[in-house]
Amino acid sequence: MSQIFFGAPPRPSAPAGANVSERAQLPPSLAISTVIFALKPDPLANGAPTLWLPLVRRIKEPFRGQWALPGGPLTAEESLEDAARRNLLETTGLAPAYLEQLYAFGGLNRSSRPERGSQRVVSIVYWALVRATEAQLSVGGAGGDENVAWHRADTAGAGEGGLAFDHREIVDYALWRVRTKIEYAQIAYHFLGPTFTLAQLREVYEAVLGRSLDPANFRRQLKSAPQIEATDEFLEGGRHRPPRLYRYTGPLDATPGGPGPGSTQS
Amino acid sequence: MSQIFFGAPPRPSAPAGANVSERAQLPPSLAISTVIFALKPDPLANGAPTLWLPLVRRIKEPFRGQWALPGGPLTAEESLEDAARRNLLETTGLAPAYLEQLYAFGGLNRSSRPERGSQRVVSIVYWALVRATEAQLSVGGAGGDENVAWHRADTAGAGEGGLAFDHREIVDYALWRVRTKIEYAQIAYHFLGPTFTLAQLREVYEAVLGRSLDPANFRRQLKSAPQIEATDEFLEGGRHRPPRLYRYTGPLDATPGGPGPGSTQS
DNA sequence: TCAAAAGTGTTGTATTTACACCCATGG
DNA sequence: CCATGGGTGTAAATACAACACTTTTGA
Repeated sequence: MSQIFFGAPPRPSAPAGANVSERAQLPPSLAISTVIFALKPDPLANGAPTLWLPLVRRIKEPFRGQWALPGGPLTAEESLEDAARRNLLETTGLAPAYLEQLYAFGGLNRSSRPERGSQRVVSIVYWALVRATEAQLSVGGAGGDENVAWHRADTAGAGEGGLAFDHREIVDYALWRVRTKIEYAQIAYHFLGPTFTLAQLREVYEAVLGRSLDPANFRRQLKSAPQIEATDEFLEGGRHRPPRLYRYTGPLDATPGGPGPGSTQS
Repeated sequence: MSQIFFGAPPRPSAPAGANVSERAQLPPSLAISTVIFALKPDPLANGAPTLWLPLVRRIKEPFRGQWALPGGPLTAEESLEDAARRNLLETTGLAPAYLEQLYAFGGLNRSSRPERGSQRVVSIVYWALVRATEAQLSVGGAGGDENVAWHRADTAGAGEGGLAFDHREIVDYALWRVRTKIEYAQIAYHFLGPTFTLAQLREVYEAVLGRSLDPANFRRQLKSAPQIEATDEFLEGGRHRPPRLYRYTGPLDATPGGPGPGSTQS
């Protein structure tokens, strides 16, 4: 993959030494949140796929009525990643194939409308990738919850006073992370099924990176990667010449159980 | 900088669903720790510079007598980064120019000798870079504390039953992070003073990367970077032709106040 | 037979790497 | 004047980007 400069990463404004309210002296509590990305066709953008994520509507103050990342407290008997998985399943019904820690957010003014007596919260945020097919089943489909819905990752909460807390900054940072990581790690396959055409794979890269790629050069780069294996099958039913289906055989760069970007081979 | 494959990053064994003791149901508490790197000449290795870090000896169980990363609890009125800075100053006397979040460690068995009734701890770990000159003054010098000492980053705790808790894994991950990050971000200058010779800068890269670099090509790469500015001064006192001193003028990739790898331009 | 996407070939340019070579200084 | 590190030149190898071109299918 080529080196692409995406500009400076979004930097939370990080009000480090900001005004300190007379908040309770309770120790900060811990919560887990997750940014879950899926690639879905955008009806407002010609049907081209873009990044979407599920959000939950807050039913309590602060930020009542606004959209927030799925999350919840960390219980005593589960690891951070387990907590992320459990909470994800409870709030959205999703079980992502890829899940990795993003960052720990612990600024003093994360709630920007600090209530008196409210406890300060440190959020350890994970990010996840799911396939569009899984995404359809769990949220917003039949039996879907009104308070859980998919939003476009880049514009979520735009016309509604923004997302709750500092969640807009968190999503921006997660977006920056997928975009840079897809360039050097094997994460694109988590958006796709076990077999796929090269055009589908290219669509994933184009959607995440936000620019078009040369089909010819893209094909060559993948053919030089030994982890891409051609199958004997072709995708029928298209309007034109049926493209060959491929399979990814390398390490699925799967779910880093700990720190580190999974495998890093190109 | 060239692309170098450092092998798979060190993966904490991440005992996710490991045996669960009848520990207290208290919510997990939060602590901050820091991995502080400095480049110091290693007497055992020909005087070649290597990465060192300060550790503190534990005076309480568990792991009494063993070496651990400097750290402490997070208080209610400070951000995560402020807590790291404060704790660093208190335990080692260091005020690093570069400080960035590394990872949040929250496995269930981090203390591998779980005491009954001991509370589970989630550690948010930062990593920092300091100059060798600062490093000398604060720890192990005159008036130095016996229970704070510098160790080689790669072998610390080797003959002494290892480091406390999961700190060996944490240090390995931090090492992996410096090594990969020095390839694309402007962090090498934090090991050096305001002016330096190209040979000194090359020594930094060689020490961190663990391999030798071609002086000619190294020079060219830096000259093509507009952020390296030649001064009128030369380093006198050497045994041979005095080398020119240079200055780094670009953004010091300084202390990311929030997530993101600081600036990413090459 | 035509449109459109699949798939191949070719070429110019930038980057990386290896290494030969000259320059300047202290001893 | 010579050993040593500072500093320059050059050419091969590799990787990247642009784009012309052929192939294969459905309609």
